[in-house]
Amino acid sequence: MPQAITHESLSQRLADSGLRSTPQREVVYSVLLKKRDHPTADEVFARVKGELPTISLATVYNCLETLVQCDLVRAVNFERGPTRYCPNLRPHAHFHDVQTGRTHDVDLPPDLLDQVKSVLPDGFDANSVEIIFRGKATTPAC
Amino acid sequence: MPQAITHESLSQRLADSGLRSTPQREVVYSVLLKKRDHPTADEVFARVKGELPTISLATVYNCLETLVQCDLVRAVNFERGPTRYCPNLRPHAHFHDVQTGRTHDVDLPPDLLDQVKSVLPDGFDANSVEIIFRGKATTPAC
DNA sequence: ATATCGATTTAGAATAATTCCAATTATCGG
DNA sequence: CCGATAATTGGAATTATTCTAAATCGATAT
Repeated sequence: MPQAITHESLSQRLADSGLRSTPQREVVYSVLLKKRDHPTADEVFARVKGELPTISLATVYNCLETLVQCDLVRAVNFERGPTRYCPNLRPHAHFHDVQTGRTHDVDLPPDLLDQVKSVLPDGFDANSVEIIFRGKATTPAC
Repeated sequence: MPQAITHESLSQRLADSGLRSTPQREVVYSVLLKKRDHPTADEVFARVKGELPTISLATVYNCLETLVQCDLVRAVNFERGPTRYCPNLRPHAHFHDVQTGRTHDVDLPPDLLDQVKSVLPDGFDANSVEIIFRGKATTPAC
């Protein structure tokens, strides 16, 4: 089973970046892994409080930012809504369901991002490509 | 010369949506057409003041929103930065230059968006696809 | 022309998400 | 176990945007 980065490796990743492992970081990350519904910082805050009742919202923001820095989590934005957080590390796009407000991951075929990058004219060197779909999901799936 | 929608057609578009043509809407739109550098609402405000010194920021927001509703302008967001406005109606992606903060339009081959849409699993019906590149533009072009 | 009525503009207050700050507390290496 | 440094905390500050209520405008019917 690839792609599942578990707790042991979190402290490793942190150490690699010269950062410390803390309970707050561990729990924030575990909460993201447990329910992958692209929660906002507020939602993460609420969930983490179950385990760490004294954690502050500022810390949740700090931890999320740290996880993003370590490339364990992606920050996702739709319009100017609150930032959402996604621990899916595979290449994927996001589908934003305008009816429900829910966000779904859409895995991408291995070559698609390169294919898309190939439309860039000379002189443009992209180190990331983001693809966002908007519409409605007819299947009430996951 | 296609794609250039001029003032006459603005009042038409507004009328089509049951909206009125006003000096504020005209000038906001003309400012977007004149300098296509993806300005923020504040920047539009500053530019419009040259012609309409008494316009308010709230009105600029209102006008921009109206133009977006009429499909004459696209609102563009990068992370949680201020919304930027783009009067380019051709299918295009955005390249966000992380060095300069500037945004460049990247026109897309006619079939690319459909091709990208084709990766959606059954049950997902997208009515828009947004593609954002991030990186640096080596050419100091436009 | 003029009164009317809804649409539009306006200034300023309010909101929402996030960041900043200064003080306290925790963690890791020696 | 101690000290240096990093992380956490609560609250204030910031930023972009939206809301609100009043004033003004514009098209239409008279």
